[in-house]
Amino acid sequence: MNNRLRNSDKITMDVIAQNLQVSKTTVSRAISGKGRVGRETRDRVLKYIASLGYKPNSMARALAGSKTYNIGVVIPDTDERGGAPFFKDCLIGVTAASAKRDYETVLAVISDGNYNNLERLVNGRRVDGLVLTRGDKNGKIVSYLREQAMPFVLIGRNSDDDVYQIDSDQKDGCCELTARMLRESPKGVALLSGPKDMDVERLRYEGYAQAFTLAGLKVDESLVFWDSEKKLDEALDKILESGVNCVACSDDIICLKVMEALKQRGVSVPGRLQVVSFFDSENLESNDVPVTSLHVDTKVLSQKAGDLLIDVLDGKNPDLCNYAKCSVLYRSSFRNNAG
Amino acid sequence: MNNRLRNSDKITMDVIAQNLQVSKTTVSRAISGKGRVGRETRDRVLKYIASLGYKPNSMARALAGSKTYNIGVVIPDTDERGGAPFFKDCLIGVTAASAKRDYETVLAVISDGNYNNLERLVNGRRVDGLVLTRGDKNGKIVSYLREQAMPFVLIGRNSDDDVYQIDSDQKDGCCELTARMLRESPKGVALLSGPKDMDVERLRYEGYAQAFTLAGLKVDESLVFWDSEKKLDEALDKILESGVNCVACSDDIICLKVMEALKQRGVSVPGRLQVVSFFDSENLESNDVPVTSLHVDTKVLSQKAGDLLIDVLDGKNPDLCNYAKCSVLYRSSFRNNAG
DNA sequence: TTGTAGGCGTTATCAT
DNA sequence: ATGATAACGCCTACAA
Repeated sequence: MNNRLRNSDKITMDVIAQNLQVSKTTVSRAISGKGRVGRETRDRVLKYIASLGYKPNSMARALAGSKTYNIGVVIPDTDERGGAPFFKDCLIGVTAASAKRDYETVLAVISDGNYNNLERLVNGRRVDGLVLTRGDKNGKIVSYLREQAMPFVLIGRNSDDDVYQIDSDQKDGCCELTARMLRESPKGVALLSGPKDMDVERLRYEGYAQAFTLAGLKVDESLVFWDSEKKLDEALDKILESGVNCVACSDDIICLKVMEALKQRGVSVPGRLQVVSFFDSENLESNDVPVTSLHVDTKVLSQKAGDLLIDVLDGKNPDLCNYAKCSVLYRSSFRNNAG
Repeated sequence: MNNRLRNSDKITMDVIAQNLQVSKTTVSRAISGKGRVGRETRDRVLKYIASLGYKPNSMARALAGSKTYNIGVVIPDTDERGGAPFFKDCLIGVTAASAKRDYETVLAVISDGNYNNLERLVNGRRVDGLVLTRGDKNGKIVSYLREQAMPFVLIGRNSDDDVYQIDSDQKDGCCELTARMLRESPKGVALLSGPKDMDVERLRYEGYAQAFTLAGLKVDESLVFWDSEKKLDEALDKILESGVNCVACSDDIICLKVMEALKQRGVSVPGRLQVVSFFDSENLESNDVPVTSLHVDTKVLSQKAGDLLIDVLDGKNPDLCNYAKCSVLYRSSFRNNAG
C-alpha cells in the first residue's frame, strides 16, 4: 500500500530509488560513499539528487547510525567584563569547524554551578561530543563527562590532565617575539614577569630564554623581574640604567602599568625604550601608544578545537595536546623594522 | 528473536515496558502525558524511569514526530566593535527559553553574505524554527525562510513586516522616564533628538510627548531639538536659558556629547541640569558622571523571542508584535529621589 | 555491483 | 485504560 510513485511529496531515499529504478541501498551508498557502487550508477544518483536539491533527513540518519552529528559548546552565562568577545569567537570558531564536516553546533549554558543545560544535552545524548571553553573551575564538568563517557576537548587550558586540549603556543610565540627584539636590541631584552609559581609565567619565560639560546646568547637574570607588579619602579630604574632598549611584559596588566609609569617619567616609547606584551588585549591596542603584542586568534584556536573533537569522534587518535600558533601584532611601541 | 529480557543493556521504552509488564505504548503515554493512562500505572512508570535515570532518545522522538526540538539562532560572524555582548546575551536568552521547554539551541553563523551555515540547518531540517538577531540587512533571510516555510522570530526589529518579532517597548519606556522627570522639573523637559525621519526617533518622541499629555501638560516644541547633533551648542544655549533643569537625550551618542559639552561649560550635572538618555550603553555607565538611562535587557528580550518561537511551533497563535518592558537605570546624572 | 530485509527508539493509529 | 502494529527515513549486515 506504499507502492505509489509520489514525486510531488516529501522526497526520501525511497522516492529517489523508485524514480531511478534502483534500491535505496544503492542511493544510500552513493550518497555516503561507503560501500561499493558502480561509478556510473553513483553519478546518476548524485546528479539526480542534486537536481532535486535533496538533503537526507538528519534525524533519521542520526537514529540509524546512533550519531547525532551535533557537537556542544559549553559557555558560562555570566563572565567577567569583556569576556563576551572571547566566547563569541569560540562559538564562531567551533561552528566553522563543524560546518566543514557536516556537524551542527549546539549550546550548553552553565550559570555558576547550574549544569542542568549541560546534563540535558549529555543525558539525552543530543550531542556526540563537547568543547569546553572556560568556567569549569574545579574540574567538575571534566569528571562528569568522563563518567558519562562523553568525548570532549578543552580550549585554552594548559593542564596536565589526561584530556584532549588545545592551547596557543605561547612558549613558541614568546621565543619568536623575543628573538625579534634581540635583533633590535643587541644589549639584551628585559623581562617584567608575573609570579614565578604560575605555570603560564614560567612557560613564557622559557620561550623568552629559548630565544637567547638560539641566538647564542645568555639570559641576564638581573634583567628578569619576577612578580614585577610589586616593585615596578625599582625594576624600571634598573632597566633604564642597564642600557637595553627593549623590554617585554608578560601580560597586558603589567604592560599597561609599565606604559603608564614610563609616561610619568617622560621616557619616550619606542624612542628611548621599546615595549612589547606577551599577552594581547584591547586596551593594549587602544593605548596612548599602541603596544606590540603576542596575539592569540580565538577563532582559530576554537576551530582547531572543533576539528580535534571531530577527529576524536571519527575514531582517529590525535595527540592529547595540540597547539595553535600565536602571531605578533606589530604596533607602534615596537615596530617591525625588518618589514 | 528479540524476546530476551535485557536489563543491563541500553535502556529503551521496550526494556522498560517489559520490565514493568506493560506495553511501550503505555510507557510512551505515561512520559508524554498525551493520551489517557491510568493514574496508578502512570505513576508506576514514572517512578521506575526516574529510578533508572532514563531519558528518551531524542533522535528517535524527532524522527517519529518529525520534530527536531531544536531551534536555531542566527548570529553574524563579525560585528561592529562592542557587538559581542549583545549576541552572547541573545544566545543566553534563547537558550534559557529553549531549556525550559525542552528544546536545544543550535547556532547558525552568517558571515557577510555567506548563508551556507543557515541553509544547511534549514535544508537539512535540523531545526524547527529560528530566531534572527541582526545582520539581515536587506531582508534576504526573511524571504528565504518564508519560501522554505521555516518559522522564525525577529529580535529587536521594529519593522512593519508581517513577521513575528519582539522588541523593547521604547515608547512606553520613554514615556515613563519623561513622566518621572516632569515631576522633578515642573518647568518642563527638553529633548535632544536625532533625525526626525528615523522611525525609532519618532517613537521615542511619541513616548516623550505622551508623558506630557498624561500629566495634563503640553510639549514645548521650542525645547525639542531634532537632529540635534548638528547644532548642539545652540541647543544647549536655549535649554540653559529656558530655565528647565532636565534634558533627555534620545541616544547614548548624543548624550555623551552633551555631557562633554556641559563639562566644558562648567555646568554641573545633576546640580544645574539633570540629564538622561533614552538609550543605554556601557559608556554611559562608566562616564565621568554616570548617566541615568533607559535600559533594555537583551537576555530578557531574547528569552521572550525564544518563548514566542516555541509558542508558534506549538501551534498557538500569538500576536505578531511583542514587547519587552524597558527599565530605568538610575545613575547620578538623574537620581530617583522618589524611590 | 546491487538488492532484501531488519533494526534504530519513538510516536500515532487503530483496535480491544 | 491498554495493547499490537505500523510508520518515521536512513543504515547495514547478509544475500544474490
